[in-house]
This record gives sequence, C-alpha cells and structure tokens, in this order.
Amino acid sequence: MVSIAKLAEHVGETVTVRGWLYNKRSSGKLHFLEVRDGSGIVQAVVFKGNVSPELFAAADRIQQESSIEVEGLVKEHGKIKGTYELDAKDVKLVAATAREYPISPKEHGTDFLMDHRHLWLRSKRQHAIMRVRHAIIKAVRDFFDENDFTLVDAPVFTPNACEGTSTLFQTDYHGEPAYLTQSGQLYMEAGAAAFGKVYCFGPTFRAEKSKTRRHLAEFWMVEPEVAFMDLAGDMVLAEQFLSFVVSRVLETRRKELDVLASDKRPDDPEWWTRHMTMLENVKAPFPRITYHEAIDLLQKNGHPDAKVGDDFGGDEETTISKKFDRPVIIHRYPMDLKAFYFARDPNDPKLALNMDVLAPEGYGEIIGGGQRESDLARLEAAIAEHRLPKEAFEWYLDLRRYGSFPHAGFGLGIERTVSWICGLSHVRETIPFPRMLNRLAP
RNA sequence: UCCAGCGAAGCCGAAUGGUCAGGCCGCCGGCUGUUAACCGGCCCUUCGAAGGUUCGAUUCCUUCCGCUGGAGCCA
Repeated sequence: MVSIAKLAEHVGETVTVRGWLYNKRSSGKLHFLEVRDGSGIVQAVVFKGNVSPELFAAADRIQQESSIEVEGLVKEHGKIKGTYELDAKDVKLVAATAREYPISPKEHGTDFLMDHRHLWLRSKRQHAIMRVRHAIIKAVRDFFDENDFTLVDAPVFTPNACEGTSTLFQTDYHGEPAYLTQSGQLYMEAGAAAFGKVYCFGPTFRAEKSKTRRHLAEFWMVEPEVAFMDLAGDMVLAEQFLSFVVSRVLETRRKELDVLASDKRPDDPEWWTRHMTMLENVKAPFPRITYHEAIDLLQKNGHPDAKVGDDFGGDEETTISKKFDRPVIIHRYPMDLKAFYFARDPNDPKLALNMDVLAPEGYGEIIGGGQRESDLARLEAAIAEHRLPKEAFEWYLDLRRYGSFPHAGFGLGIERTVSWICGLSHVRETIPFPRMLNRLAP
C-alpha cells in the first residue's frame, strides 16, 4: 500500500493504491482510471494487452466514486513530465456505488453542491481549500508555540448574553439560559494574568441574520492575549503573526494554491498573478493609519459622506484596503463604536486603543483587537455606560482588583483568512460544513 | 428585518401567451495516450406551490415557499 502523494519514491516498483474512482476515460484498447486516495490523484492505465479480457471489461464498468484497489507499475506519465502513472496489472472493486454519484464532473450550482457537502469535499478544489485551511491552522499553532504562548481554550457555553455588540445563540443549560460564545477574549484576559502569553482557538457563534459572502453563523477564531503589552506591541504581534502564517502557506501549499488559480475570474486573467504578488508582500511592518485618516481617505475616494462616528461597511473596507499593497492596520476608533473593555487613548479619551487589520483586495477585516482597560473604576463606569449587568462581570473585574496590569490582544477569523489567501469569493467553502443563516445541514 | 435578483430532467441551461433548444450524467457502440477526452446512437422533464387573468400560462398578475447577495450588524 502506497499513498499517491509518495508514488514518486516508488518509480519502477509494482505497488498497490487504494482509493476511489475520480474520473474515467477510455480509448479503445486503453482505459484511463483516475484514482483518488485523499493524498492525491493518479492515473492508472489499463491496457487491453496487459490484462485479461474480463478485467479489461470490468475496469470499464466501474462507476465514479466506487472504492477500488489498483495494483500496477509506477512509471513516468506518458505525456506529462514530472508526474507519474500506474501501469495497471490488477484492478479490484472494493465497493461499487449503490447509485449514480450525484456530482458529475461538470458545473453545478452552489446550493446543490452545499446539499451534497459531504461528497463535495472529495473534489479537487475543495480538497485544495481544506489543505490550505489546515496549513493556516498549523502555522497559527506553530507561531504561538514558538513564541512561548500557552494554549488556554475558552468555554463555548457562556452565562452572560452580552459584550453589548453581537446577537448570540441562546441554549437551555439545565434550566438556565446559556449562550454560545461570541469570543474567548474575556477568558483570555484571565489566562494572561495566569500565564503571561496565552491564546485560544475554537469555534465562535453569531446569531445575526447576516447573509453575505463574509459571514458564517459558526466560525473559528484564534485569540492571543499578552500581559504587559500595549497597543503598539499588539500591532507588532499582529503583523508578525500574519506574516508568519502567510509565508508558511506559500512555502507549503503552492500546489494547492495552483489548483485554486485555475478557474479564477475569467474576466480578469491577471487577477491571480496580482493576488500571489499581494501574498508575497505580506511582510511586517504593515502600513498603519488612524481611524481619522481612514475617514479622510474615504472622503477623497468616492465616499464623500463618510464622517467621524461612522463604522466601516463592506464597501468602505474595500476602498481602504485597495489603497495598499498589503494588509493595513487602522487604529484608534471612536470609543462609541467599540466594546466596553477597550482602554482609552490618554491623548484623546474619546478614542479607543484598538486596531483592526484589513486584508487586501477587499477581503475585509480579518483581525480586530487592542489594549484593554486595566483601571477598575473606569471599567466599572464603562460597564454601567453600556448598561451591562455588573454581576455577570464580577469575575472579570476581579482581574483588575487583584494585581491589574496593562494587556492587549486580538482575534483573527480563520475562515476570512482562508478565503483571502485562497482568493475565494465566499467564506462558505473555507469550512468543511458551513453553518449559515439558511443552512444547518449536512 | 428591509431591498434586489432567481426557481425548467439527476445536473447545467436557451427560448417562449400556442405546450420546453442544447449540453452534461447514464446506457449501447467506436477509437493504443486520454486530461471536465473525442465520435455515433439511445434514454429522461411539462417548467417551485397555490390562486387569478386568458380560448390557451412555463411565460402576465397576486400570495406563499425556497435559493442568491446586498443593507443593517459583524470576524
């Protein structure tokens, strides 16, 4: 048994490959069986002169996505240099398909494919995206591991309904209302006081009825938090982190990105080249502008109505990000737009010590974070101002009562990052089984 | 929640107030080098649901359902 990815190490040997029939072509005395095993795809050539008539006929009857076992000689592809094929000696059917495989090798609509998501994951493009996702997540973990962070995962069930920002899913927790987490951040602040540098990585949930290319009801977020770090340090951490992740993907997943390049934007054939250049550019430091500078930029670039106090919508984010050739950091938003826990800028208390990182090419906000309020009295005032139930935050206030400390962190949305790096037009393909406003299955 | 667009075979999809073109898949046959193979043949649908207008509706109107993505909100 050899995995298809490692066939190059077995040239000249007779090996057995197990997998599924991806596609099949025939040319009289030759059958070309494309076999998929999860590690790759190889073409098995069944030549009439090499096998029994029964086997030759049987090979032609195997249906798409039947599981099969092929024994054959590994040799260089008859037409394509640098790839390998199997000169088949034996083909065994492990299990035939019980009915016709629904995803034929032609075009399909998204809704149909999403209904068959459990099968759609077998196709080349989805395979490439999931491998990039895997590489991104591995890079995330490696980065924090190599920089002495401790993994402190946050709970999924939370008792309090609000940071005051987004809508949460409510569940019944043994008779008490409980909510699916929207962020692990508050828990990371406790973690930072215990371990110094921590991060969590897990699913988060938003119940907003958002139906856009950027939204999922369930998505994965990685959230580092560091004790005795200020906003400036937070920005440095974010840009080093993103640079590391992107360069790792470029190092390890070139083949998969090439698969994704193939059917890109027919109206703009240069798009993928520009996209790859943009990824190569993701090196710290990133350009940094203040919120006020961003408003100026918008006013001068097609958004004359933009004014201080507005938050940025999808269009605004696209306009800003298109002005730069790499991710851009926007910092110091008005406190009114931000959650209660942000520290205020000592030079202008109306501003939060926060920052967002916008991905290039209009992919939107992929990182949001900043420095947290460490003063007990000011934090209590902020909770009151946002009309949040103080009792629910007593444990959080304890972090300021028992040795308060400046600290900062951020959250990165994995799916938006995958979507950006893969150059996709929608986040729904970046997670194996997406949960969206109108989709809970499969 | 609001706005817009869409809904035709297992899938993709043109046209149309007079009864669904073409293609893919499948099946049969042909081809020793195919790459979403190709060539020939066969097979499958009455157009999301209900109601209305009409001699006649897949086509026009109303409501509903489903899908799509944009606003709001957000990562």
